[in-house]
Amino acid sequence: MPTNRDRSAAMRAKLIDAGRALFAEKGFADTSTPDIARAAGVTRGAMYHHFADKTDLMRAVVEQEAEVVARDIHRSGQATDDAHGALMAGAKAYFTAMQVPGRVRLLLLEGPSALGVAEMQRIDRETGGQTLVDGLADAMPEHNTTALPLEELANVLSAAFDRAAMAIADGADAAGYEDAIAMLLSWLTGGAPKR
Amino acid sequence: MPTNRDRSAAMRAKLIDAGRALFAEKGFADTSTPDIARAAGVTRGAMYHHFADKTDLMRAVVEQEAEVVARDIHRSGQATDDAHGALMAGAKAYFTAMQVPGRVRLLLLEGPSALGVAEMQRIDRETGGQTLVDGLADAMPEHNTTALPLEELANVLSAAFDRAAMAIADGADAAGYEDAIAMLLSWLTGGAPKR
DNA sequence: GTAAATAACATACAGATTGTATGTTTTCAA
DNA sequence: TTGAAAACATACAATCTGTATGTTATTTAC
Repeated sequence: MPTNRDRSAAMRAKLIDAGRALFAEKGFADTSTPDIARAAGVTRGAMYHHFADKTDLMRAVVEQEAEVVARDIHRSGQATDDAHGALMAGAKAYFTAMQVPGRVRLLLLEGPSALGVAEMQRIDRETGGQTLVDGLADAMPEHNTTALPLEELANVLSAAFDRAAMAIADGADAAGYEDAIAMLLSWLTGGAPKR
Repeated sequence: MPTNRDRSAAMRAKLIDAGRALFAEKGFADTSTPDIARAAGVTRGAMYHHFADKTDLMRAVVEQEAEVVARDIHRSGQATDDAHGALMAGAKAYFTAMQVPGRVRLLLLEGPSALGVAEMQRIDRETGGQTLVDGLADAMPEHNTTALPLEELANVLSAAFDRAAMAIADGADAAGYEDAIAMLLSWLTGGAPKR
């Protein structure tokens, strides 16, 4: 006989999986809770027992996706030890992770709209959020880490990453975008002007 | 007695204004059509006569916002005649335009989610879409306009603009972000490596 | 080991929303 | 001026969401 813990975990997993699939395919707004329950093979009651509402399930889905991406990026940095290489490896890992079908939509479109940007920032902060700023700081000449607006550059740069991932997911040429990003990174870590 | 054209125009304007205010304040999903009709001082019937559905009204709102932003940017370039100056002026104009309350939310959050990215790209293309690529190309050393992945850089850069506008709208220090963007632009137009 | 308590899940319901179908009134066109 | 068409209003059917209330399974206390 399964323990309560097991039952809960299995049920949550089924619901999160079904939610992930539907939210990714049809979007958050166009997915109904009956849809989700049906896809998960359970009743709506079960869903509302484990999640406060549809948005709460969406949060669980997005958190799971964000965690996977963060883990992949983190792992990519383990092998490399020079800072610039780690940064480039992280970039590549990000693009690879974001190619998983539906992930761009979930993390970059539906997530911000359904959960709000503040919540997305919280999730980002609690998963891989600081990775890019840190990587950037590590890979930069000493004098620039204080002279440049690091925080702002990292934020703006992460938007560039996201847009590149979106374009690639939309069928754009991946190499062109990876080039563009690599150029930005190279400039920031090497060619950026002293100030 | 008002002509039919006038009646329609006035009604559409009232509905678009009411929609703009509510979508900006509460978001697309949390705004109901009774809300909109009430705010506009008309009935839902009037709204459904002029717009196919709630999304169609949203499209009208977003198009209006996009047109105003594009117009402001276009105007900013008129005074300046050197390419780099025009690019910088355009950047400044974009940030100024995006400070209008609710505009960031409408154009960068609710729009993409409610209308889809494809539709947003269409709107962008039909308003100011090409401005940044053109400005970039004009302000660049000849040899780079062919050697660099211009299209990709412009797209990724426009994402950086958007993120900066979001951060500023969220209360972040505007100067820091404008600096960061200016640095990216300067590098692209001047310091970018030959290839 | 059993009974009370609690967690897991199912069913039933109330309120609200969306888009449409069907009226009514005002302008337009012949 | 009268029929047609556009502008607007009202009424309706089909969801959908969240909650309240049941029922069944598992813990916990004794």
